[in-house]
Amino acid sequence: MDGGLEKSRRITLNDIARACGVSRATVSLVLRRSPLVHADTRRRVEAEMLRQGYVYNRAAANLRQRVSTTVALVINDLSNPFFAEFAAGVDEALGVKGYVTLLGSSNESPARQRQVLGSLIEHHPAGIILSPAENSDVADVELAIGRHAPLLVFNRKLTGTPAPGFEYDFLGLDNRAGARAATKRLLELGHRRIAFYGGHADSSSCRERRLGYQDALGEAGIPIDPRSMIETAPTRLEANAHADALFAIDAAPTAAVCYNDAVALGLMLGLTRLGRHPGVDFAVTGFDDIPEAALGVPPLTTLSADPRARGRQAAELLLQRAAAPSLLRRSVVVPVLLTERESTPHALRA
Amino acid sequence: MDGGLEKSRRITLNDIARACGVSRATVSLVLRRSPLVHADTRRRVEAEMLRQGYVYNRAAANLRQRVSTTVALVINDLSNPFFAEFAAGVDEALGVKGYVTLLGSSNESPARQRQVLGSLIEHHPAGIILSPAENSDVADVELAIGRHAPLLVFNRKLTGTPAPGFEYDFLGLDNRAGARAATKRLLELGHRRIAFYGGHADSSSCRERRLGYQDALGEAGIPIDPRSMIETAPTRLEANAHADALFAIDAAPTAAVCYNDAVALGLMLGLTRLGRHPGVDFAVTGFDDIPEAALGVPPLTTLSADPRARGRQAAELLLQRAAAPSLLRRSVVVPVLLTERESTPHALRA
DNA sequence: CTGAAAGCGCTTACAG
DNA sequence: CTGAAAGCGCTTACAG
Repeated sequence: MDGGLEKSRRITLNDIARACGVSRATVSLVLRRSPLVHADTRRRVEAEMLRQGYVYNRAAANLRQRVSTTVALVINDLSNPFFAEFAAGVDEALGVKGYVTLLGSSNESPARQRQVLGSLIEHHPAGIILSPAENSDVADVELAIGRHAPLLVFNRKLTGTPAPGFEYDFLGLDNRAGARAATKRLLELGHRRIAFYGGHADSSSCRERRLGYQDALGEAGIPIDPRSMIETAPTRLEANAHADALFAIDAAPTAAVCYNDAVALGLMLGLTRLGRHPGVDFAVTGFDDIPEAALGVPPLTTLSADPRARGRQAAELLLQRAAAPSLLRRSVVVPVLLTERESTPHALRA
Repeated sequence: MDGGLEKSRRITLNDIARACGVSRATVSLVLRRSPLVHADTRRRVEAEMLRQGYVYNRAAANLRQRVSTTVALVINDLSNPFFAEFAAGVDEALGVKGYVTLLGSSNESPARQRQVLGSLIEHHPAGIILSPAENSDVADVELAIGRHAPLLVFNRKLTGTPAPGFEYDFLGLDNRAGARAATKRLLELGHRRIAFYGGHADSSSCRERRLGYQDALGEAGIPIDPRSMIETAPTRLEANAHADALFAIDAAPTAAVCYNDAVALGLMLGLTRLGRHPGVDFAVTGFDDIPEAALGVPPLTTLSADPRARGRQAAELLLQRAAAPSLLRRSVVVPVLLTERESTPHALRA
């Protein structure tokens, strides 16, 4: 008794063909819904497949056809809801098109990312969607995946210069415009001392968001104090821990544009700990609009990127590329929308 | 110019063999690190593989060897951090053992789950890890996957009775003991009117948690008022919306054991909206210990299940099963730990 | 409308 | 230590 697992013998096309007294080719045609097969034969074959519990072996078919029905998806941080939603969107859109997602998670480690890519590429996916670990070098990625499958990079640029001929598509958020919009709104609300809080300054998204922040301040004629840009790891925990850095500045800020929602939520806790009242005497904005943003205390003003939709978009871009490898590579930058909630009060009289 | 994608011709073992003047078999032995191959030959072959950018085709190898190096992972709700962490843990442990994760997400839809399972099974995974959508029927699952791959079900039982011979392993949390521990603790803190809040009463995990809650009340000699068990969808939003149901009861409760953290966080918001102060004049407990639990306002007393560790555990259980299909099926129930935080104050004098 | 044969990229006995 | 041959489960011309 093997507990219901028929490890020993798998049912193949041959078994069905033999049982029906037809050739393998005929069974194959039935599977592929070819109109060439006589209706009676088709019915007999289909009944037999059901009876024997036949399961199509797509790997074998793909090998013969020299095609692939898988796409590799490598995610830097599944525990961040932004990326988890993105992954769900990718999987959803791929499923609709008959593709299966090969998942890999790098946990923000470039070494693990290399390893994961190397392992996934051996399954010869039709393409790769990579949400890169921080500081992923383009040469590293090329070494891991070669040039066999089209690559779509999400969210963060790869560092370094690609070797000639190594190309990839990019899907990202309009970080600069988003941060600029948030900062402008704070200015409209009367804030004049506004900090940029959190994120690693050397990550491409943080750099871009800082630029947007500076754009808005510049346009308002407010000089930029480099000390008002505070670096933290982009996590709730770190953002919480470093909140006091905001008040080490001579004239303390009344508002902070945060690198992302995780940082903003962490900062709000830190502010509360320090006796401040975010949403009352201090304004905070985030980035991403993760589900918790709307439900925080106070609800967080943030920039919506709809990660699930971005996932679907990434899947579609990649499949388009796989179908037309010679077309020019694209860099798609998605606008983000300012969603105002209670975390951004008017500036108070000092 | 094809943009660096060599869609046309893939490098195979044959190309390497020809270039080195050896047979395919020899190259294959080099790949598999056989000591039979002369060191010089090995070096020549390895150099040639690097030069031509050879990528091993694991699907072809698996086909020939009649083995599988993939595992299917089907998740009901990736946007819930509990399941996202679980998925990350599964992927991590599988990666270590050289397996690749085939991802599928059902978004809590049994229909989509059927479809996803049907598609994944065609890739002949070595096994399937299923975190089922609510109300997944065991017969449905069997229909989709047959009996070809071992199945590990996580977190929720399947509904219905399995057909004779259809068996699966189960990994779940000790829901009953967990809810009992939380309720007991509230009793120790002096609470006497305690509600059970949230969740769908017909889900196995909710049923079990309600039983644990009733166990504790029963042991304390407190009669159970069925109206003190309030049903909501297990989401933050719904939990928030129905908070007032707690105060429709004659003698309003001073504490609520919540179905899970999402519900508890939602309820705390709802309480605040109603002018209550969770953590001060009302006690709330959760279940899961998602990252937000510790960072909520107030931080949430909850039951820790360490979903990432559960993911690793699920992967290991499944691979054990795949190696020993005939062993008796197992049902592993993991204890959960009460983690006390500020959301559970002593009962106040009414 | 159906069948015999070749082949996808690999591995595995079996010779030598 | 290396090669020729067969075969994993499928599909695809090509006959008939």
